[in-house]
Amino acid sequence: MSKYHHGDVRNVLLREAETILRTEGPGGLSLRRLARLTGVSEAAPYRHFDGKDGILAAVAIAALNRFGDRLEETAQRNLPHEERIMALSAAYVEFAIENPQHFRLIFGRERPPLDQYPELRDAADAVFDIVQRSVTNLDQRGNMTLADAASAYNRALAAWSRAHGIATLAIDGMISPPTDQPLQDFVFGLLAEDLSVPANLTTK
Amino acid sequence: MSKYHHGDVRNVLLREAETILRTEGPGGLSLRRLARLTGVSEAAPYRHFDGKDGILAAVAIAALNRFGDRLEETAQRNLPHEERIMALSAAYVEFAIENPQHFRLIFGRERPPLDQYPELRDAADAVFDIVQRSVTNLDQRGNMTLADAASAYNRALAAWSRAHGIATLAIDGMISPPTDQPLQDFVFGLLAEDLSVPANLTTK
DNA sequence: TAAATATGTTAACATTATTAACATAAAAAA
DNA sequence: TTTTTTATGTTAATAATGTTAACATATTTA
Repeated sequence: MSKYHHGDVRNVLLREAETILRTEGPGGLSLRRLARLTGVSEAAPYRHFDGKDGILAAVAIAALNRFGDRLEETAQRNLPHEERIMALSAAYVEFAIENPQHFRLIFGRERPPLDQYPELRDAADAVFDIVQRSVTNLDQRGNMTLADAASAYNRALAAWSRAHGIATLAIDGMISPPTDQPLQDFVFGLLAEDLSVPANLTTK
Repeated sequence: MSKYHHGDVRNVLLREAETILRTEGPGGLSLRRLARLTGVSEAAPYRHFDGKDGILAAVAIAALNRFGDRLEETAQRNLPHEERIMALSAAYVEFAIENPQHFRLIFGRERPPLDQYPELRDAADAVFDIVQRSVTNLDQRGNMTLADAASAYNRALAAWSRAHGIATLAIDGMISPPTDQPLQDFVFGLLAEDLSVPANLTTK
């Protein structure tokens, strides 16, 4: 029985790449090792992917899709506007903590260049759209003034950056969410904190 | 004139490493290239640093010290408490945007393990202390109840994660601070945004 | 002055990404 | 069915990397 064309090399490579990424991060992901683990020659991956970046892009796309599904699911729950922001933020941080390496791959320096992988850009845009729409939509009542729209956009940016900050610090080991409390509560607590910005410092 | 012991190899290596890091990021920083640029043999760096991680650690320590100085300077300005938080946050984001590669080296996955480089851990602790102290200190009036202290700590975490989120998204190209307005104003605007957390969602 | 240490060097090893040259199975065209 | 093309394998080579060993010389210390 020859080993030619066993038909699933691409998927096996992807699965192995997933495993390595999850356990060791992108540093441990070498193409040759990947090929050996998959039981295939060292040059075989090049028949299925555009080199290392191609594999990373494929993994990143899959991760972005899962991330998007997770957020979308939360966004679809019919929650009042403020609660939806909170729930989305918690889901955002949860995904990051459960998939730190994927989260880093999505946002970090190792991510293949978006302009070389249109599907990657699309997947990224889709996720950011979910964040933006569901934070911006103000309960889907569609009649916003321009000022409303601008402020909604600012709300979206604010919510996003806050969730992202918590997520990033957490997966980089800079802050440790308490284990005796649901992660949601920790996130809510941080988001609820009022830093009392003096009015004269803002230009809104 | 022999080239032995010209006495400054360590510093020259560090300077070259700084340059490469700043322009190309840690990916472009190869030891052999560094040695060639410095005009020294390929094994010479090993006489001055503990391999690649050693050089990265040294660069990270220097960056952390600069970062700390910058924050400390801001913290020392005799500002009212709320304004101090704002100013610190802006300084935090500014440093990240002006030194994206260093910022990433400090916080990211490429940072050498803290437990292998005590000086690196010390430098990191020093910076985080500044953040924490100056956000926590409530105008240096020292008589806090336990509840005050806990809430002050939460404020510190909240402020830190918000600045960090803005910084991270900005250097990863996910958000683009407007160029027609001082960065400070952009940061203040995002921090001032009130996400209106429903009271029943927080456990404080 | 003699020994020890610090700081160089070259050469080698193992690993990596990538490509070229070649081989065969599967699919498409004749 | 036969032939051609394409997809998917392979091995071998190239160039780069981090790291270490073996060796050499300058500097410092005893």
